[in-house]
Amino acid sequence: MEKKIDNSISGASVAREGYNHDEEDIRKTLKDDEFKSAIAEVNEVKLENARLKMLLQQIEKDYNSLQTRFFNICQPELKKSASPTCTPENIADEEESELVSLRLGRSPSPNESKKVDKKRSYYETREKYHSCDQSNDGLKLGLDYSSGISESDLIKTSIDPSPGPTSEVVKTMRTGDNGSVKRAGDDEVSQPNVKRARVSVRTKCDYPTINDGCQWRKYGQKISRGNPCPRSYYRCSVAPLCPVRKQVQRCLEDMSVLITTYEGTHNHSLPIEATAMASTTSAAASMLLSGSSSSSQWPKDFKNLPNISKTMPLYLSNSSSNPFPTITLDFTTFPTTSSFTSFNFPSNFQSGSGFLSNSLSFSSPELATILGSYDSTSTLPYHKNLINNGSSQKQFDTSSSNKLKEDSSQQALTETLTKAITSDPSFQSVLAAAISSMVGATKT
DNA sequence: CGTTTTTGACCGGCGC
DNA sequence: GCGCCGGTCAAAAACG
Repeated sequence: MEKKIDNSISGASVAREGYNHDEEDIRKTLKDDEFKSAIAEVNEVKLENARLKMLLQQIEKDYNSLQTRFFNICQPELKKSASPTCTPENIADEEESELVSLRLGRSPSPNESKKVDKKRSYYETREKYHSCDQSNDGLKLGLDYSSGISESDLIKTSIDPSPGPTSEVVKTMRTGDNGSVKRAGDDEVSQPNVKRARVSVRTKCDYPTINDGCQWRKYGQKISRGNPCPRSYYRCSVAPLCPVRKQVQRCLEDMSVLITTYEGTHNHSLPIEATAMASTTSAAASMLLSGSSSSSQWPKDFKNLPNISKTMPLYLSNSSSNPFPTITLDFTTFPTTSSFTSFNFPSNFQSGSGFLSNSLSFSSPELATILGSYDSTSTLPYHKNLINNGSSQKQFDTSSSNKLKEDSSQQALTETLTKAITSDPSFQSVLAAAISSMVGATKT
């Protein structure tokens, strides 16, 4: 009897031992699996890293070849005509002569640096940082006019018949009892808002703002007439005195379309990720301004583009209600043809209503990718309650799957880019300025 | 606690 | 002069 029990006990213990052994095996295999998957993951990351490196090299290579081709194309034109040419130096000369330039960055004027808003005391530490920042060779992008002529002259010759540059300051002053309270426009004396260009960007975006790489601080929200969607007002918070503002509003016709209107010039260096949008808007504004100031030079050029078509003017560009010259970049239509860019101008492109109302339909897959991504670095965290997390994940999934397509489209992009550059001299000059600025920044 | 967002109030321009 | 409207301010609330 005892023996039986002993046997049964020993049998149980054996079974338990066997069980323990199985468990260990399972654990071991689990660990192995984990280990293997981790290794696989690391390998994948390595592969991805290598792929990205190759992509970067390819982009650099593409850029170099583009630059070479670009200057090769410009060189014969220099010989052919006495007109200004496309080399970077000459571009500056050309644009200076037209009083309007694509200045992808500028140094803040002494006047500007003096105009410290005393109300923004808590920005002082930031200001110190940025005063250092401005002294370095950081990338500076923005919409600006040439310094080849005084701005008071610019005002006189362009629109404002009233004498003296101070008229603008008076305009922007809040007429308080002692006039001590200033409007935010005070620090924009160097940028007369009489002729300050606005660049409106239309993009399909599920998020409250697009990711343009810049940091923005919301300072107001209004429900404008005719559109139930509120319009948000942001100002650049990278530098305390940066006059750049943007308005964000959903399109009435298509709620998925986000209309972002940029205004002003960054007076500070920009992070690299912000340069894409800044250079694009800068280029667009430059084209707009050159068109408005220089006897219809560039519209004529753009008429030669194969893809030109007449479009309806956008409501944001209604010059009767909008005192600023506004250009619209439409990123809502992605390229379906081999064409990289298509420029769409309304029929009233240079109508004499005071300012231009232009619509450019840019179809840049890369910029569209940037625009389509949500603003994770700047304003998003403060809108997180408005954002569907699921859609956020979906967004990234889509973009990662699109990466595969990007590889194959890289070559096509290069070709179409080249085609676009070579097709129009105005675009050449603008793009050259933008590219040289960006590349100059990356090399410094 | 520093910074950002929210939101009602305010201001100036413009049309009537 | 009045009212409407777009844009901005600024105090309070919210956030990290």
